[in-house]
Amino acid sequence: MAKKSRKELIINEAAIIFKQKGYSATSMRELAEKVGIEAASLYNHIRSKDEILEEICFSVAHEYLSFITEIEERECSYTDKLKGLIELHIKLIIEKPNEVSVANNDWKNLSDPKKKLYKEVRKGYENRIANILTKGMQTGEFKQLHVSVALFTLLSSLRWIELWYRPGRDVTADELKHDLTTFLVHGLKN
Amino acid sequence: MAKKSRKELIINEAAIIFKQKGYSATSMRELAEKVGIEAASLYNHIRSKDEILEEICFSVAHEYLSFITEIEERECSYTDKLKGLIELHIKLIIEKPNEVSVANNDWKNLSDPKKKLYKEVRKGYENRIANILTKGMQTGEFKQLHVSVALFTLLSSLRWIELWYRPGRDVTADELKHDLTTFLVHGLKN
DNA sequence: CCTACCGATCGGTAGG
DNA sequence: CCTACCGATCGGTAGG
Repeated sequence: MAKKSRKELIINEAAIIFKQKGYSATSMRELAEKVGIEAASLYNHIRSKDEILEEICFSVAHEYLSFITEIEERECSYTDKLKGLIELHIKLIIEKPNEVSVANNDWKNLSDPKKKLYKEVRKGYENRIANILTKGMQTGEFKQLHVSVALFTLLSSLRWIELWYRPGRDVTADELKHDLTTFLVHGLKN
Repeated sequence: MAKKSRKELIINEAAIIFKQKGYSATSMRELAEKVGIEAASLYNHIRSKDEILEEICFSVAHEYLSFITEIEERECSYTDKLKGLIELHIKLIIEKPNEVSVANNDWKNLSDPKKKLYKEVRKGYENRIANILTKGMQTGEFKQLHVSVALFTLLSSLRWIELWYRPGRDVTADELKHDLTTFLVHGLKN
């Protein structure tokens, strides 16, 4: 966390406001005020409002992608891959709650070459998890369910942790991981 | 479905666009165009853009509330109440996919007396489900988990069906209900 | 339901 | 990084 460029500071601050009120409802003037400069001055560090959203969405996407690669490469049961996936999602939500939230909720506001790309990246991520679930069903580790139902139920549970979970309020991160794993693994396991 | 007032037509159309691009990113001119009139003419039927969002959010909220009351009154196991809840959420998402989506994603854009009220109503709904889960844990029907983890994992799975499920594409409503029930009930049951 | 139009605010630029 | 400002668009109103 040594030095943070002005641009990074702007993006961090933007993620906080975008999470609270959404990308479209946030004005550059409001963002500038939070950063402590005039709106016009923001443009010395970023090219456009769009660019901020892009940086947030794709940096989150890349974090998820690099972790899923690591999970795929592990030599372990599909159940253990599932556990790793749960752990990964909790970790990222705790590390970057604002960015994850914005990527989940506001990617629709990306403009079009980037939006199309984002959807492809996201779809790719989903396919790789679907693959883990399918194989786990084939080996008999998991119940025979429609893959899309298993996939999106799992992903909904994981993606929307950020909407309700606040670390340490009455559930610690470890307790969250434990209970969520119990719930989801027992739901999927044969 | 006999006669639909002009106002209802406007609200239905709004729900479709709000779902696609979000409340803030949708202009009254765009809505007017879809309805087939001039933007100014919308105001003969609705008071403000705000009002449209309010009607959508609270009509959805009231549907959920009336169903949860019915479930509470059933004389059955907590497991069966849980199954009823899953069925209810699927039913509402299939009946009113756009409205449910807008209520889930855009309630943050309500302005403030109404936003506060919405949060209370929503919290009340969550508490009543938490109550079912807590009692089911006490009787030993359900696993001992932190109630908030069980509650929000369940609700995330149910609320965000609308993001991915399209009836009949490759999973029928009955298959969805069956697989989702299997997943969630096995996850929670002792 | 439309024409005409309002003040406010938006994202962003020029020039220093 | 600021002052000054742009054209575009916003939600909404007046008056018919």
